[in-house]
Amino acid sequence: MDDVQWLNAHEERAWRSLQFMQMRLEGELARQLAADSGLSYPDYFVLVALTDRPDGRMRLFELGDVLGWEKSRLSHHVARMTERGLVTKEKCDSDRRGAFVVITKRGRKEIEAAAPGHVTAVRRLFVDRLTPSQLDAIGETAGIVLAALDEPR
Amino acid sequence: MDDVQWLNAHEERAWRSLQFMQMRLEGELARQLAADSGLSYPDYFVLVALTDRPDGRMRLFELGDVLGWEKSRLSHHVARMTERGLVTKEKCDSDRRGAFVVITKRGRKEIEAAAPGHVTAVRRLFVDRLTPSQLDAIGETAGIVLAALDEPR
DNA sequence: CAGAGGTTGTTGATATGTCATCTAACATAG
DNA sequence: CTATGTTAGATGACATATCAACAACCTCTG
Repeated sequence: MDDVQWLNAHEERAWRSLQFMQMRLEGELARQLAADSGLSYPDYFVLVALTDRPDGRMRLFELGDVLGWEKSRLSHHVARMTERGLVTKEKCDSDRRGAFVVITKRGRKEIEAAAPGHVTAVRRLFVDRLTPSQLDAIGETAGIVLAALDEPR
Repeated sequence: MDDVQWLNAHEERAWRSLQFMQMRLEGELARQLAADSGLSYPDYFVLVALTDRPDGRMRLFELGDVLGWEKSRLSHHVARMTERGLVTKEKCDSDRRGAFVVITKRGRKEIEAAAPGHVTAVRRLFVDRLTPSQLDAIGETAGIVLAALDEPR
């Protein structure tokens, strides 16, 4: 570990500007979401992940993998969201240790209410600043990295 | 706000995969950093921002802008980092409300110690998965978005 | 200069995230 | 079947982030 392959100028610019962009964007979007809806940014992500599924349900560990969250974070967060009525937990028949998180009617209502403001902000800060081909390049690139993250270590 | 311009398929893919990539990457990198060094991911960012400056100092509000952090978050975080000896605060002569954050010797030492492992992880998870032109595209794109974020609202 | 309004940074209460540890259940080797 | 190791998830103590309120100072206008 002593002869590290440092980043060259291109690599460093790409990585650092991406990180700073992300920090700034997350800050803005989290503030917007909190101001205009009852959802936090993490709440929003959980609900988005659940609505990705046709039945709006997912095993806890899978949700954790998708979001890249520690299991205890997820457990606490889902507990809070359950108290607020945004999701419920259901037992899993095939694995009695396991549980599903399921989005509720109320959860759907809240994310639908939050979505317009959020999407508008995403447009203003990100999407509308870029060309279609830049957006495609981002999508493809992120897809590659995500696939790599899914590989076993 | 009732006729929202929703994202089309390309835009949505780009935005969502970028967000999920970021969440996953941040999770992995934060865990790596915590395991291999005494720094958290936020600590690392603060120190990187400071080492960007030739004199290793920055006004608090400016650091907050660069990172996209609330001022109170920054204030608390800098206070903790000060206690650990990673940075110090110095009064500002030209504006007596103000203060500078300055990286200490110890801070430089810690970030230099943490950097190799971090960079190696960044390579493994991100940089090495992409071609030079993909990286350049990312860098340019992020630069555009960052510039837009700097515009007055 | 007075005063109104904005900016810089801090504080303390509360919300959220992390870490270590735990229980229950599964998987499999013998 | 049973002992060993692994996985799913919950829990409580602690670390970190957010929110609202505040004090001190600047800036500008009259």
